[in-house]
Amino acid sequence: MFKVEQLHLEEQIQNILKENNIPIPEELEWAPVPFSGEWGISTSFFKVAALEAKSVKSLKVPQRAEEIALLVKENLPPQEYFPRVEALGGYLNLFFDSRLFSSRVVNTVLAAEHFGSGESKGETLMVEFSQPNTHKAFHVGHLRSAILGDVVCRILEYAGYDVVRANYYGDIGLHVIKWLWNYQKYHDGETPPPDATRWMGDLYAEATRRLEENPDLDSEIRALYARWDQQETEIVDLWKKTRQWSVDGFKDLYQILDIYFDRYYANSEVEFQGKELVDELIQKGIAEDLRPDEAVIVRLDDLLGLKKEKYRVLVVLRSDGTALYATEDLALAKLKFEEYPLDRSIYVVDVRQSLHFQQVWKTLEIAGYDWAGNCEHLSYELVNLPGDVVMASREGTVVLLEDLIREAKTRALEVVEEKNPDLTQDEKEEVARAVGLGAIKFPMLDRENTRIVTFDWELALDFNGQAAPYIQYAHVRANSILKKAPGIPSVANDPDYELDPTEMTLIEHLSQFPVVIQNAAREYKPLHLTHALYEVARSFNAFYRQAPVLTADPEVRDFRLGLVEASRKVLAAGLNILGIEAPAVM
RNA sequence: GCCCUCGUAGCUCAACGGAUAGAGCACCGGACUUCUAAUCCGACGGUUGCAGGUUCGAUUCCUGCCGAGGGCGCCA
Repeated sequence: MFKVEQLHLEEQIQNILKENNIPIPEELEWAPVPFSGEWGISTSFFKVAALEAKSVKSLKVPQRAEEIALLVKENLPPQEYFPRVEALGGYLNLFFDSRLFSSRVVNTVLAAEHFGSGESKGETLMVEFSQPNTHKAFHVGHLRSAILGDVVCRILEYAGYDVVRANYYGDIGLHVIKWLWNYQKYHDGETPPPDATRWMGDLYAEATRRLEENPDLDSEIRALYARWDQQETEIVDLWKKTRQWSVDGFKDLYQILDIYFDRYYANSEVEFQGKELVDELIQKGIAEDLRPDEAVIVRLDDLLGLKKEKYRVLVVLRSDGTALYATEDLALAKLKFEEYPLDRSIYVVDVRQSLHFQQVWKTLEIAGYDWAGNCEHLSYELVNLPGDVVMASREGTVVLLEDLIREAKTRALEVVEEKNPDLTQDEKEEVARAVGLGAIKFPMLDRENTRIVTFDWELALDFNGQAAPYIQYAHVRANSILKKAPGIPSVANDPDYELDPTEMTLIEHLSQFPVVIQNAAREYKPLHLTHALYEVARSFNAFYRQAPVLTADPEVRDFRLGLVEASRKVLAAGLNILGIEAPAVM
């Protein structure tokens, strides 16, 4: 926002350094001055002093940095945007003219259609996220990939990338055959109720239980798998029909969560291509075919001539010739680059599969597929239950997504009834939905990707403090002021009064929004955005308490109305990027 | 045995190698006749697991140790 002024400054500073025979750094690094009632930007001269100290041994770096800062300050011509310049402890601090800075920030936000969005980068990124298994339940443990992936997509799009959203669902495997077996034998002809995904999950649990109680039935499962493998019409038709029930159920859930995909890949879809690719690897001498006694393997460390084990051995095909996950992943990676002109292919998959992906991509790289180097694993940790209990359908230790959503809405509705009884029933329901979903999503985003989320009902549904409802509430308050205002300004004049500290803090946080977006996009970390947005909401709430808007003098009121509208826009935009709705009332 | 994460306030978590390590929760004390109190203000709370190293400067980078979790040839 102040790039021009900053560049101009750098030039002037470098000239001063040159005139005094002080080494010039390649570039000056700028950071905001730690806020203490006044904002500004700052740079330091420790690196320059350290450079000098290389030739002059007796030099004390901190002291010399302080001298240089002072020297630069003395020689710097007066600055329009920085009326106060300070040299302190090796830092050069330039403080903004509060009025010019604040009106610049507010006007930039007001004028922008999408404040903080980046210029088009001209790069296409595919993000694969949410890999649910058909014929199984969709529980809270599956939620993290879905929500994290969705929001990373939103951040990347806002930051200026073209994004292709890919879903990869597991539609074949032992679990599916078990389900089909149970269905044929005990539920033939039944169709799913409205809550299809839960029903699919229940039938799967039932199948597992029956097989555990009577292990002799395993032979029936193997026989059924063989019939599927032979592509027997009856089985394939049943498989396709029932698979669709799951896929439709997933789509309903995605819709509730406001998550969409551009491309759905099924692992059965790439099975055949995977086997072809394995043949190719065998012919190229990359894979060793040890069938029928052993599997088809790729000795990665040997191929790379590594002494220490790193990539180890990847099994790419079972000894009986059936496909593994790796078989399919090899083909899928390739298919993605064939279908889209990708600059990067990002996989949002839990951290346990880290080695697996390194192996798959390294294998493809050895096979001569250069794009394999553009595959990235965005790993995340699991969602556990309190007491480090892993969520697993098999163990019955799960919280179903449907249950969580219903509970969240119910609790949110209770709060709405209490806080805002005058709303119509429809409005209350609508608010409860937005708040409930936000409360579910936020904890998945407000955390380092590589850290375990412990799912706790109380914490998940605590609507106070550092959580989505807090940010939504700030948006509601802004909206509420604007509704009562005589009009919403589209331009803010320089404020002709002394700004309240809370206004300044708020403006500071608004101004950082564009930088935050780029940081979050670069590191694939929604965490940066949740934190920054929380700070915007927090400073807005403080401002709201401290500085009256509607009852203020007209000049004060007009500027503050602009600030309120700017805040509302940033809060709404930020929430939208987080996939969280911003209700007008709550 | 090898590899990957992680270790920060009582709890849950932050902090581009920078200035006095910050929030929320919990606890304690204040603030609704005032734009919605799902809010705000204040107090309390720290040897950043331990020991070295690099650096003008380390929670951050490197090495070792301790502790937690995870991954390592036919599961996904």
